[in-house]
Amino acid sequence: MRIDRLRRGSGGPASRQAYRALRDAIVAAELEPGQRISENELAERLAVSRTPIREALIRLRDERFVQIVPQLGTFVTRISVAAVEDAQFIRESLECAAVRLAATRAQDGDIAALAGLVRRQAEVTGHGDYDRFAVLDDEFHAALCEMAGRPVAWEVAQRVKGHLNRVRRLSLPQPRYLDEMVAEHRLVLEALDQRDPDAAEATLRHHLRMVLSALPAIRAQHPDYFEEERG
Amino acid sequence: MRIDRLRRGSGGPASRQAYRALRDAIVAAELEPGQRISENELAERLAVSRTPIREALIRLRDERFVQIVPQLGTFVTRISVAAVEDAQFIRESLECAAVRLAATRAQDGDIAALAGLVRRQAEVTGHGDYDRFAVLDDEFHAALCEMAGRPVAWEVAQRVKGHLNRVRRLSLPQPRYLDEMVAEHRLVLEALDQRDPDAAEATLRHHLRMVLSALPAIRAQHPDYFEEERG
DNA sequence: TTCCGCGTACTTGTATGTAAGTATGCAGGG
DNA sequence: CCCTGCATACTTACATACAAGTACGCGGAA
Repeated sequence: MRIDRLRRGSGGPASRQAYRALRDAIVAAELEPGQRISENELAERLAVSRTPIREALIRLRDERFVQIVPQLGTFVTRISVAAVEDAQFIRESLECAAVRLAATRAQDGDIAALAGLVRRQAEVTGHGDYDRFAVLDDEFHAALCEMAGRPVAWEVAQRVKGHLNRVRRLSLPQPRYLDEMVAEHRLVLEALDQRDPDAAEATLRHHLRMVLSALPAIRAQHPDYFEEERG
Repeated sequence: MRIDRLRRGSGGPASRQAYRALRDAIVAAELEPGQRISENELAERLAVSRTPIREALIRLRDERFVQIVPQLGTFVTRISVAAVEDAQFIRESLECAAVRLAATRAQDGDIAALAGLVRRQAEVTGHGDYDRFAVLDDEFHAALCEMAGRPVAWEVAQRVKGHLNRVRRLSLPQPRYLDEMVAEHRLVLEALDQRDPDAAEATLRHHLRMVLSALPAIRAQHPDYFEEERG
């Protein structure tokens, strides 16, 4: 496990730092699905007491990244196909609603800024820089919600997106993957530029559903990371 | 304040009970917007230690019902028009997306169950039993999401609905209000019965927006409960 | 060999103590 | 009268100690 001691005094309260560290570790699958994690061990590793660890775990439980069983233990939740689809539904509903608004409210400056983002995405694509692309991708979707006047849509989407990222991290990045993403961003941008809500929603919805396409393959590859679904 | 001592051992861990008690008190405006609340005082009142109180306050902070300022105090957030509109946006986006699914997946049994709910709503309307109606109203919306196969939509909607309820509690119930609600539920039901996603979405969206109509009047009536919005 | 029972070592939940920082009120000087 | 500075009482953030309950392994009996 690559959880390391926190550098106190740098990034806010210890509980917040612990939350981020744990969330990142879970999404990156450094803490494996199903693994039992101990408050005491985490406290020791991060060089803080159990209190901020507990506060972090409470938030992670509310987001369904861990499951806390009293007097027994805390576990990293296994990936649930239902939970991933739930996350997808929430993100899709919110972002699609936002992009409709964005299409009606877009200013020319907004469109230009968005176009700039897509250009930079195309650049890093050439270098195969996945991490850098992920940042620009987030900025793109955040900008959409900002244009709609509903930044909260991105806040919520980002929260549930952890469950989608957890899947994406397990899938080996395909060479053409980033190019496809950029191309789809361009389609969304084009629809916005034409102030066409229906087209914007349709293209964005198609774009968002790309992520899920790898789900069955990943489940076949890492069956132990997945919850056994009923039915 | 009507916060009372918890009955331990009945409804799960103390932190959960404290969370519910505080959330209910805030939504019911028994804890007034802007009021400072003390961990020590709450701990004393609920007859538990500060630890479960803190855990409850953390959850409430994540839901924007309280604001915690280190070394200064914890405050009940004032009602923010922006926050209410955000909550409305989230609820509307999720439930409208769900009802579209429900319209395509509805079984005859689902429709019948929903019709039964609306009938019971019409009954309690006659007695002016607002609390009982609220329960049936929640059941109606929960059933919609259940039919859509997306119960998570209702879970999230219910979370943010607290911000809407906080407004609704301040508005004196209009005599005709409940009747209108039932009538709109009937329209949604009718659209579902005809398996018409567009009509279902449109009627539900109109229905959900009813709540917000009272917002300006309430703000004029209780200006001190509201955040001063920029702009 | 197999099964039962108990003790130990762990877990989370809760209580309490310590540290650090902010607002407030009062005293004293201008 | 007004302003400044400090002591005090409060707050949250964090650390630590205690309580209650579960899993598991070991020892003994059938």
